Amino acid sequence: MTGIKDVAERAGLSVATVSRALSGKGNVSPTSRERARTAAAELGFVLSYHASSLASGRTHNVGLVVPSVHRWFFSAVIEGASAALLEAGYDLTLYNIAEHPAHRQSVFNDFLLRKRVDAVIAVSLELSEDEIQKLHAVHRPIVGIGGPLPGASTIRIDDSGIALKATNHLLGLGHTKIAHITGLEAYDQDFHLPGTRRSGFEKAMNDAGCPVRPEWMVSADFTIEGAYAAARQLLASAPERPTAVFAASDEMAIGTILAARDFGLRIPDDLSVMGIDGHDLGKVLGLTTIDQDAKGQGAAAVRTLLGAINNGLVLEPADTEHPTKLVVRTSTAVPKPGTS
Amino acid sequence: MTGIKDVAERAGLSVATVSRALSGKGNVSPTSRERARTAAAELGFVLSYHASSLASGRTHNVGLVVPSVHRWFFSAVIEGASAALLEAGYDLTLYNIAEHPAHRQSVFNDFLLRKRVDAVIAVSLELSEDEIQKLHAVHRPIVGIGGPLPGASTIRIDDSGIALKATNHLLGLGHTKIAHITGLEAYDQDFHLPGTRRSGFEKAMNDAGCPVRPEWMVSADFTIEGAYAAARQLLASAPERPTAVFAASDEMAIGTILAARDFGLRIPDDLSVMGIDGHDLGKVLGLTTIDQDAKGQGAAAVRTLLGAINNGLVLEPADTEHPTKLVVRTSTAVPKPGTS
DNA sequence: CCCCGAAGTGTAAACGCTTCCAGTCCTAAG
DNA sequence: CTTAGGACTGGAAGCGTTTACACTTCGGGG
Repeated sequence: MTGIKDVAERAGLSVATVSRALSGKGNVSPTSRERARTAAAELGFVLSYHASSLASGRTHNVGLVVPSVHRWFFSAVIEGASAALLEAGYDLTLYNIAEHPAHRQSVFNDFLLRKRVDAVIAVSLELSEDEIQKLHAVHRPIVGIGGPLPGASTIRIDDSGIALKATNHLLGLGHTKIAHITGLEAYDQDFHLPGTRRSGFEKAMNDAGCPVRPEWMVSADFTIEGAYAAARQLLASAPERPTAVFAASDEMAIGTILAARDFGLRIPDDLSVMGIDGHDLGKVLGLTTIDQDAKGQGAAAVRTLLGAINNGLVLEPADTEHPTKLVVRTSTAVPKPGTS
Repeated sequence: MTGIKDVAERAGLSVATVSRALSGKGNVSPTSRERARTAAAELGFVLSYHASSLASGRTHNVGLVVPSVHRWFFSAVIEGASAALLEAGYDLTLYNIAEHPAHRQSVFNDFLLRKRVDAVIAVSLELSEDEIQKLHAVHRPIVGIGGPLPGASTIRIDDSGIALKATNHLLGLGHTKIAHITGLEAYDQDFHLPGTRRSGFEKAMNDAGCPVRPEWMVSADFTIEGAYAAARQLLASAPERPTAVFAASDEMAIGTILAARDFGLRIPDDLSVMGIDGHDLGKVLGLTTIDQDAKGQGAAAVRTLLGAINNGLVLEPADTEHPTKLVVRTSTAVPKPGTS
């Protein structure tokens, strides 16, 4: 394998100068830089990142920990982060800890501690004291997406606020009988996002003087399938049917739409449905939603991290609120008079 | 940071012995092994993988290149591979080359050549001669999933065969007016899977003496959204409507179902629909499909690769056919008499 | 009782870079 | 005409492991 030595030889320079020329750090004359570059190109030389990392302490690699790769939000975050990292010449190491609790353990006990990553992005993960401690111990910047992460920086959306906004959208259309599909607390490793969104819903309802009926508050696991089942129950068993459903995620809203169709309910005539996310499928289904730009959140996390890396790996804990946008489509409308 | 030296000191052993003890290679007395282990544990010592990689040439890291993270098949492969790798103590570096052609370039020109990975999994990627050359040049085993990869091992399903099987399922129910939603050739980087499935469809139709009508052959980009649009066209514009649709993927079948509902078509009464994949959503929608166990394919690729890594990084090119299974649900049925 | 091989251990040389340090050259200020 | 200081360069010391090699010890066959 051709190493930096070969390049140096071919370029008639010292190894040190070639290293400086190629990395762009330090002073190198334009001539030398050019010579080093062409020599490297001619030899097809590519830096060995292990050697480089060992010597410099920088890995050019970021770890991304997600609870699942199937749910839309996580895919979108991965997509956004991946593109931003690629652009910056960084690798992305993916840790999907969905499968087994043991996987989560080994990720935090071994994988992340091996100094293979310069920084860590944790998505929708409620980390334990111990886990945070360990991450901080390796002295790597961490940013959390989608939830609080004590001692770390976070990119988040105003969960309570958008739930409020979403509910108000329905209330504003004239709905008063609104059901809410919330997430399962346990699903996301005790992550309390579902609760936050639910409280926004409740606040909006209370402010509007509308009762929150317990039988119209069901939970699902954030998937289409889960919400489909939950919505069927909701639509079938309630003595009275809501005129609108606000789901805590687009996927759950989609599940609701599918369930509604099973009951022969027309959307939005018989039932208004809205979600939160900005799921691609929303366009097709005409789903009213609050777009949270998940891809952008992934990219933002990367930017934050890269900044910290260039700043000596220190990252001031900060809370950044990512903008969201109400997207009104055809799944919500004024309730039809006479609808039970 | 505590290094192997500290462990050696604490255990009263030499660095070499500690290394051997911890890695499990070479002869170490049980006593020494135990002492090394406890010392390491007490110090919270974790190997520096960069140093380790540099010295040994093994990175304990596998690169996974995918054309997208959103489509179900890729997510599932990632999930399967990720779990298998985690289990084996390997990291997974994800390269999503969807965003931009330049990303693809840099992945193949830089990222994969930096000796950061022991092996590469390429999913549904038609690699160019040049790209394959480069990969082989770094002397890393490669396995392709979902398509041919000259000179590399592949895990694949019998695309033509399952398309045949799927079509025969519909024919067996009595359908003769069958439409096919195929993939766009260009979408998957010139990957010719769509064509293979289409030819299976055509063969089955021809064998059964049923005409393949060009107007009932539409293409989409393998997404729900894309197929939804395509299916709307298919169902709207045809002078005569097919009684069954065979989509080249579950996502496209789902798009078809959504479109059919827009037209007030009952499934399967007015239209039978089937796909290929084993998408999670299929259960909810009652979608008849051919399950191709994408997760299993990801895991199988990892097994193959790990075997090669332990075999001195040599991997005999081989073609492994992954088993598939016809799953009959409620989206396909005998055509109603009198259906146009 | 000797010799040989296997088992266990330590020393030290890589692995392929980065970067500190010291040195040379040149420019521009004093 | 000095000389301080900046620009540029090369030598060499790491970075934290693995592993080839050499060595000791020990048990058993001849």
